[in-house]
Amino acid sequence: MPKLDPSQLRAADPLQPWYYLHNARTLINHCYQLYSDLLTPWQQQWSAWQALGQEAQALLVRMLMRKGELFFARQLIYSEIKHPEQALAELQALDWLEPDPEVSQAELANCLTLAQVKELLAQRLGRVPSKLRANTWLGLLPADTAEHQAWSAWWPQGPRLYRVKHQLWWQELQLLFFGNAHQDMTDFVLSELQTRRYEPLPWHPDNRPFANREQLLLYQQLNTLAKALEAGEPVCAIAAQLMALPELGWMTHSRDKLMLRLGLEAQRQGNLELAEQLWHTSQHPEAKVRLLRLLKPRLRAAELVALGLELRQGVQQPEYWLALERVIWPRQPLEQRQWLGQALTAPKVTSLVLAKGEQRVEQQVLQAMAQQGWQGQHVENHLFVGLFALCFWPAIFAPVKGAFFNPFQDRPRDLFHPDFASRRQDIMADCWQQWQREDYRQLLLERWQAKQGTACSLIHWPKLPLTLVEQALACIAKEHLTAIFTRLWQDLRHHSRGLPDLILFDQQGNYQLMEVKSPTDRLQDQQRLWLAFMQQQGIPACVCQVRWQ
DNA sequence: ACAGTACAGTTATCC
DNA sequence: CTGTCCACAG
DNA sequence: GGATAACTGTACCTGTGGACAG
Ligand SMILES: [Mn+2]
Ligand SMILES: [Mn+2]
Repeated sequence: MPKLDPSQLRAADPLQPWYYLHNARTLINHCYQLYSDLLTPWQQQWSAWQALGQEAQALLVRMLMRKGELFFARQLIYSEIKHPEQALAELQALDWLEPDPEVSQAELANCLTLAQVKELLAQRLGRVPSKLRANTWLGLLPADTAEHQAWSAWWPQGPRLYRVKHQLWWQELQLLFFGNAHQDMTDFVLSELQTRRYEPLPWHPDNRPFANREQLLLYQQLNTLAKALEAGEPVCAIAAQLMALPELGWMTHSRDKLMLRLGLEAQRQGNLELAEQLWHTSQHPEAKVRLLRLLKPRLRAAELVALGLELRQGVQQPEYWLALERVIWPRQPLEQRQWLGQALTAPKVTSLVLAKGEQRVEQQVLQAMAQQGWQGQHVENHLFVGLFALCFWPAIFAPVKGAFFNPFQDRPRDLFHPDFASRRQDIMADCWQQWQREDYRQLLLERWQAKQGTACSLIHWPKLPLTLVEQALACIAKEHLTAIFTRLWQDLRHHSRGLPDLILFDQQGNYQLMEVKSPTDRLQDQQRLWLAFMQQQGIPACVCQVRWQ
């Protein structure tokens, strides 16, 4: 059985020699033992990997973890690998390494230093141009130069060059192990160095990120298309591929987000038709707002309202209702808008005149309030979302089936899913029950002590010092916190944004929240909604409108 | 519904 | 020569 | 002059050394 308990992966500081090899073995073994049904195209690689000696495995891992596929022999010297020549020969024999590979012009430009380019050009052209720039010297080659040539043909007397093979194998294993494309081997290292600590979780063989190979491939396709958009490839081509994807299951949201972004790019390029099509297909609420705005010039007032109402049906989040309303009735005060069911209470606003300084405006307001006897912190979302996470920690990290599949997760996969709480009813009930107890403050402080530093996506530990938690628990009424937690559970993704900038405490144990606005800044919708909610709940919150001078 | 996200600051444009 | 960037390392 | 949209910057481990541009 693979060992997935982070505490067992943790080593003394500094790292052991061969740490990267051990990490790679952990990853590879884990994948082949648990996901062998997803790795059918890569069966030979398993035995070819097993057949390698320690130094050859180590050298391979070193190469796979570096950027690109091409390496000069002199770049493959590592102190722990005593016999690099033997390792290279082994890798070559088992088809991990290609000596004297075919190299494209782009690859050539990438792997050579300018000093090497000088030598190469001297041989090929018989002269060395005086000015050599990294991104233009390829143009000095004769126009009929082949796009691809064997390395030895590019530079007959040049140093030895190798191409490492099966990079796709390695990328796929990493994707399988982590279950996402954003984590990599550095997570092992950071965990071992104790730069990060992860919640230890019992491991279960049913916890797999991908149910089958099709899902894995679809994930990769989505990723490729996202990168293509980033790289500025033609939007039409990307859109065509995106539209052609089959049912994506749990990845539908990623597709919708990508369609939204692609539509923005299409609009930027003037392709309004494509933008409309993408935003029509995407179920992302922001896409509906964009769609309405795009169509607005073509519609009469009544049609606009009708379309807005229609789009509103498919959008659950009030944040986006406000945005839809703004398209239809721009510059209308919130109280006059109609769809929210109840009018949005306008927030209390206080004014403050300050001399414009170097610091951020929030810091300046803090100082000004300190002179009026209010000590405080710039906390943004971190305080309330952090307290929330402490309170519901056992539910967040409950070992629900399918929620955790790698040892370096800072949240369960379904944290933002609407069904998150209902899948954890018992443990949620426990958390609420503990919260109702008289000694809830003590319990939360103990939780802070126990979990401090452990990675949790809802907590930024530097912004949640013990003193702040103590002060917050001492001064904020329990009903206020309960109300805030309840609203957070309604839509964790959207409601964990837009909480006020500052929390302030006075000598009598009162507190107040403050959203700071510089003259050029405006309230965002999420901030409006939180402020209105707090107003209703009797939570002391206001907007501090700063003026300069 | 699942790694891009959050917020402030700047500019341009509209009304 | 200097500062910036970025790949790499732990 | 306020509202609005669009875009940018910065943070998410830290340190080092080579390569490059000026
Ligand atoms: Mn803020
Ligand atoms: Mn603010």
